[in-house]
Amino acid sequence: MAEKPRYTITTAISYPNGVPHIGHAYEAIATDAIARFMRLDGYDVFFLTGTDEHGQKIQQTAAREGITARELVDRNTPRFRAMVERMNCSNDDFIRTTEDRHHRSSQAIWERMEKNGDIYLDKYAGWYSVRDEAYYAEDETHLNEHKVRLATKTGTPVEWVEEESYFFRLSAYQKKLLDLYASVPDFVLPKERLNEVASFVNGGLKDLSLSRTTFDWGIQVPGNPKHIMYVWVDALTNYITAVGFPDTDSEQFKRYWPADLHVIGKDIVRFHAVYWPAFLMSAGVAVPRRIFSHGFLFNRGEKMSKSVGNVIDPFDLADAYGVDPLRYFFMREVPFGQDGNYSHEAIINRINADLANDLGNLAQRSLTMIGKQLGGVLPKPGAFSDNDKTILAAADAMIGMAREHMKTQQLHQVLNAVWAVVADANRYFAGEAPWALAKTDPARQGTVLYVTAEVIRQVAILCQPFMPMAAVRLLDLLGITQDDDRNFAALGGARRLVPGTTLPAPAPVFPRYVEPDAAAKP
RNA sequence: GGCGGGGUAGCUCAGUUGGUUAGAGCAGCGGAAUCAUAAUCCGGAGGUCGGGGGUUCAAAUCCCUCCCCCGCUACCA
Repeated sequence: MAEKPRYTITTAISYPNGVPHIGHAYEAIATDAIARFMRLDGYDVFFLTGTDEHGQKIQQTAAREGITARELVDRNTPRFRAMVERMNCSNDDFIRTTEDRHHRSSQAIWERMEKNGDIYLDKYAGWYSVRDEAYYAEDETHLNEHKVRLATKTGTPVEWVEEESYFFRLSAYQKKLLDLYASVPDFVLPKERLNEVASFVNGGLKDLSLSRTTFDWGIQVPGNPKHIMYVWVDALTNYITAVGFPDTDSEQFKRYWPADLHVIGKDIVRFHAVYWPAFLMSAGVAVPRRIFSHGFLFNRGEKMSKSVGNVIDPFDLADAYGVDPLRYFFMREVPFGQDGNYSHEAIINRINADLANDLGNLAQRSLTMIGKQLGGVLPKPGAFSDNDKTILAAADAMIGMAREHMKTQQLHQVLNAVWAVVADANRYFAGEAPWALAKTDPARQGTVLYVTAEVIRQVAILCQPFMPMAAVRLLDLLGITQDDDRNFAALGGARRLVPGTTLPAPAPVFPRYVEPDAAAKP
């Protein structure tokens, strides 16, 4: 048997100077759905997530709370880890940038870049915004009414900083980056994002300040411990740390690098699509194959913010709706790559319409009929009618469409394609009216029920990446219990339900959402 | 300011080599059915396709112009 192809996928690492919010959960869920999809489709997947624990903001937050930076991240990071688990993510590793392996790795990539002649020591003076982690030119700032100098673009306070700093020769990578974008047209998706990046690079690149001396919560520059690495060197390097860097000869590194996909938020595209490949090129390490930038989620059209008071805790959402329905909602409702909206109404609408009514009820009504009228034994179908063949063909075609959409991470389209078949199946079921056939043509009834169950089987298999728990329960109800029968190789008509199988007693898999009471709704 | 994307049914959106009565899902309305999680199925309804002008036998689709929203980016006093 040929070795499985590998697939390496990552989320951005979260900055744990606070608690996880819905955006973190969304990214983790989407990435997990892709990871699970690829696993089911026969790939050896390495799925990485984690936390980015260094930097001045962490240090300042800790100081404000009267604890050390170390204490702060040790307190907050477990919450992020728990969130990933609560969302039922199947990550293979959870990296923390404070780990020894990462310090070694970051220092190693630094040394490689330095060896390549891309790092030099110079002096930096300018207005620095801690919150933005960025320097601004004088004319990019202004004084507000309180005589406080702010960055004009972001409105964040800036301070005059004059320090010795290492610089990275980013300017030397303009052409190489443009060549990369030209030769790998899907390097950044959605496409618009790549265009933005390319136009930015096209406009010229300045060398990048790569170290700081004004605080110490970070990774020391090799040979000059006064300097702490620029947080983005540290943060981005996590992706290779986790696959064994700097041990580039290790089996793990050779197998899992370069990454196939970095899933990130649209706010950090530049770091991933410009700085990261430049660092890697400098260090002589292969660049990732794709960056996918997802959008932001808005609560009733409003950006989440503490002052508006609409910050949503992902744990609360999971408690309120269940993890699987929540995952389904975000993956189905929001075109992946675009911004999305969510609200209590929208969530229950999806849960009830798509899950409870369309799929759940179809499964329940057909399986109940098999249970009650056929003694729980999957019937042996007769010759297939044209209607049977049509719906089976639609079910068989799902995996092809799903793969096609997955090539560009169009997760919502995968679900769209599946639910189109669910709708077809409901029409089929109503049209064939097996409850009436019970009296007039039991053999034909058996065929209709068999066909329906077969369609549900394929739907359930394809639902696994999105709703791992519920999909498996549905497969259990269909007597599909072997892992081998649950992966995508069992789709497309390659395998069918085995007539004569005794099924367990059916039970609703997707309950209708009913309002508990007028209590606080997310 | 520049570049790019977008403004289509109550909501979310599809729809450009220009061509018969502009589509889908959800919501809403009417009907059917009663196997099922009061679920399902069928049907009507619902739109000046951002405004204006132009090209054309014919424009949501092409051109001009204006308005509004979003993203990236540059900059001025």
